[in-house]
Amino acid sequence: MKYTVSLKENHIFRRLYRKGSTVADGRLALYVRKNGRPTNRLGLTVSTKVGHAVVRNRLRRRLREIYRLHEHELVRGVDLVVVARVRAGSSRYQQLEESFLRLCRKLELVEK
RNA sequence: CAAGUAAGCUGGACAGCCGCGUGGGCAGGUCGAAAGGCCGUUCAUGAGGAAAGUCCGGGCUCCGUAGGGCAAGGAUAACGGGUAACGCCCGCCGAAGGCGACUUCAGGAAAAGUGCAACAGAGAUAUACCGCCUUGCUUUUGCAAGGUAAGGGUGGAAAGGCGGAGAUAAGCGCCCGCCCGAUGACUGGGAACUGCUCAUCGCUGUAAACUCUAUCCGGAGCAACACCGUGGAAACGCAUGAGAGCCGGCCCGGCUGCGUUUGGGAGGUGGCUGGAGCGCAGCGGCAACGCUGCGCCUAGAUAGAUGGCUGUCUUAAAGGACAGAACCCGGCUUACAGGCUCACUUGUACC
RNA sequence: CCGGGUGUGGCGAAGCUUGGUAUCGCGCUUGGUUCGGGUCCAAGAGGCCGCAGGUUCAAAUCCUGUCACUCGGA
Repeated sequence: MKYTVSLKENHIFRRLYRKGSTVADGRLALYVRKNGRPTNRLGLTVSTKVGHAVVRNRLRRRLREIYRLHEHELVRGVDLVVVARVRAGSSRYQQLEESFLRLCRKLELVEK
């Protein structure tokens, strides 16, 4: 992921939940805010409610892969947090990809 | 062939493209005074049988402690062995279950003491309600005193059980035969224990109630612990418009009181994986396991690396059951689609 | 990683220490009171005490395992 670093600090997550713009469907929720940097910052949230460790790890990897494959289509200079909901744990890869892209278009994150 | 019992193994394989963690190499690029960092490229390697629950036992680290003992609190509980150790494992004994292979068992002490046993029942660890018998009074009837545990009824449990004779006022292991149980002696066994033996005795249950006996245990945990450590804080020293530090090639200019020590929030580095390790062979042992020889090195992350797409094969099914290392080992418990191997038991048929 | 607590009718709680009969409040049903409703009065239904084993004559209670929820500390 060339233009992206991962988002780790908890206070940035909390700032995003409070001030960022939100869009969601049954599987995922996205929080976005401009960060004034040349690169993006990506945070993933998968809570224990979604499933066991195996389920959560697989979901995190899939979300990271979806972001990696579509990174070049997205705008730069934003903080982006993807929250997985309970139904995402039993969803297939293609369903997750479809949800992610639809939510990104709603937030006008897709450049081309 | 059918039904079953027990032990063990396995938990998809191969290939291509894109991508990730760790370690190594590189005549490469970039930053830097250097050490080195970052990028690139290439090679190797990269989750489990339970990694899970965190129920036991150890290593390791710190705290406490002269060494040790006692008390409190907790754990375990037939016997012998294995092990670094264990509450684990193996063997064996006993009890319960099963036609059997086999399975299950917190399986010490109730004759050291205390407690509890609802309801029912006369009576719950001692007792006389009905009944039986004797004596006295009264003389259709019955009343009082005493003896009796054979019969009745209650209960989970009622003073060993069944049968019999004598004896007795009526009765009773009071006596006899058989059986059951406890203790001691003897036999066999290394021991728990055992029995065609002998003697004595006949004792409710509960210790997953208190308790007693024997053995074991100091406490906390890798977010342990060690090191580096900006800001802020404290102490000491220096300085008070001169000097010092930072930005800058230098002047001008701008900013800041400065240095040392203590302390250890955020962050970083170590701890961090070669170990009671794995495989094969031989020997000892019924076994758990041990000894010897040879060979091998096999994750080490820190918001946490294994994912996406495609093809082929095995298959009933591979878009898969349960499930993700987090300091490391030995066990236990719990979850689990299926597949395979070996041994044994019972039944049926045939030779 | 370490250590606690809770689970009982539809809801909220007691009972567990010291084993034997599961109780209380709200709610629900029926009847009465009222012109009708509420209030009030009377009667009633509804529980394998989270699950599975064990100890015991007998378990919500004691013991073991397990599941879910929840709290605290480093």
